[in-house]
Amino acid sequence: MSDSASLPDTPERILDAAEALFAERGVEATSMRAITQRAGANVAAVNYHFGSKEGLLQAVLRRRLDSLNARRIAQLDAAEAGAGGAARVKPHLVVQAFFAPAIALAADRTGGGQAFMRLLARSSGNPAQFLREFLAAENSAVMERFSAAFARAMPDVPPQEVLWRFHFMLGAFSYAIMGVDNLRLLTGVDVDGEDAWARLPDRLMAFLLGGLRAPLPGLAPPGDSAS
Amino acid sequence: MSDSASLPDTPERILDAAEALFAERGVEATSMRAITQRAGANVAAVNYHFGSKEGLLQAVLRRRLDSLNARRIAQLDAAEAGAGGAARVKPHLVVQAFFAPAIALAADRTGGGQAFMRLLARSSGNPAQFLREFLAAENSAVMERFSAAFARAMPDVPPQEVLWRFHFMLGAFSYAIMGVDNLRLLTGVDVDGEDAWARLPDRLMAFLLGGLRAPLPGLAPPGDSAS
DNA sequence: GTCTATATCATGATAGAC
DNA sequence: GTCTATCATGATATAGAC
Repeated sequence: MSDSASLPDTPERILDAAEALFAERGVEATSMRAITQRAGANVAAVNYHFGSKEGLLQAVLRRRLDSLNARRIAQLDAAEAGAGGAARVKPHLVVQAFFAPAIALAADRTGGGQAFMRLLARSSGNPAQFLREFLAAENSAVMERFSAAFARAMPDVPPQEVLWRFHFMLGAFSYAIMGVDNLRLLTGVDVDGEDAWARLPDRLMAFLLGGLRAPLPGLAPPGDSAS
Repeated sequence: MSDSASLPDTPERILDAAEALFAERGVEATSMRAITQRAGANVAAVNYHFGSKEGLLQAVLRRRLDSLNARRIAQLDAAEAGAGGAARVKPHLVVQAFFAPAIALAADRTGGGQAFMRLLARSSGNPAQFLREFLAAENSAVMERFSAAFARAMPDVPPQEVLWRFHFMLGAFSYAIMGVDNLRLLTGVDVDGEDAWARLPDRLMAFLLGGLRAPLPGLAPPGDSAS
């Protein structure tokens, strides 16, 4: 829409810079000076456009989170339509609908998608109240929708158990995103190289499905009575 | 060892206060003034006993992490002795050796174990270099030992794959620890009540084992043909 | 909308008396 | 070892010129 240069306008440049720095150094360790300097803008611009640092963080998150969640819902819609009824969707497809769009976003190394997903993953553990409330509100629709979908897809597993496993899956996913660098540091071993991101989706999906469909605790190991 | 009162001495009181506040508010959001006030000590006491805020955080982590890791190693030793050779330990026991001591610590609501585990889980994602280096050094022995144990326990799965699954398990575990409050907030549903911590070990272990032993990606589901 | 300059405040750390 | 008082720094946020 701009007629002069190929540069994004100031608010967007600030969002890009903040996204990158928040992901790299953490929110609290990133000063507004560092953000505006990287964005080629002035310190006052943040407050003018976003009100405050908190407002900026919310804007950074909202920019991609809304469309991400929309993609998840759309994929779940498609799965339910294809299965002919919400009650007949296989667990595999529910997992896929929720995590595949996020993994795809995290695999985008150059466009900022990866930075965003790392920031989002870390933000989910951030104890700041305003962030917890923001994320809870932002995600409530998707969480309710998928909680119900998982429960329907696994009628033989108690709903509470399904909810917990959904939560465990979220944790494994978060670590996976931060993990490509992390894993080398933790174990000292260099796990794959450039291929890591290419192989991650299959690896992760296999793990998540294995955990989701594990035998219930306190039952005989390989009965598989829960279909 | 003290003859006067039943109160712990100043360094320990500071460690207790820092542990609780770091876990509750996050490290960056916790000021040394808040810590010393809660500990009933003076602001200068932190620098006197621990050198700096970074030094304090490391001391808080080290206080419990060393013994936790020692318990993990001891339990793995016992499992290998009981199985008659390191190569014959079942995956189930390796998972148990690593995670059971940590879950037990996290279930300790009153003694500070839970606060410590939450802090540790969040610290594993903290991008600060000094923290990453500290944790890498502190955990290197356990990580190498268990990485090898997992690889030996699952000879049919490529070692890299096992490492990734170990990493995924760490993620699920971390979320599980922060999760009892988190889950209610994310889903709006109140999942169990006081029983949550009592049921967590079985729930989590079932999930972890399911993920660890999931069929390899890109192969026929239950073939197990990979040697 | 964008900038310079500045206000206001909280932080981590230290000096030095006791 | 413990305290008071203070320093130097860096933070967010704003006022007001352009």
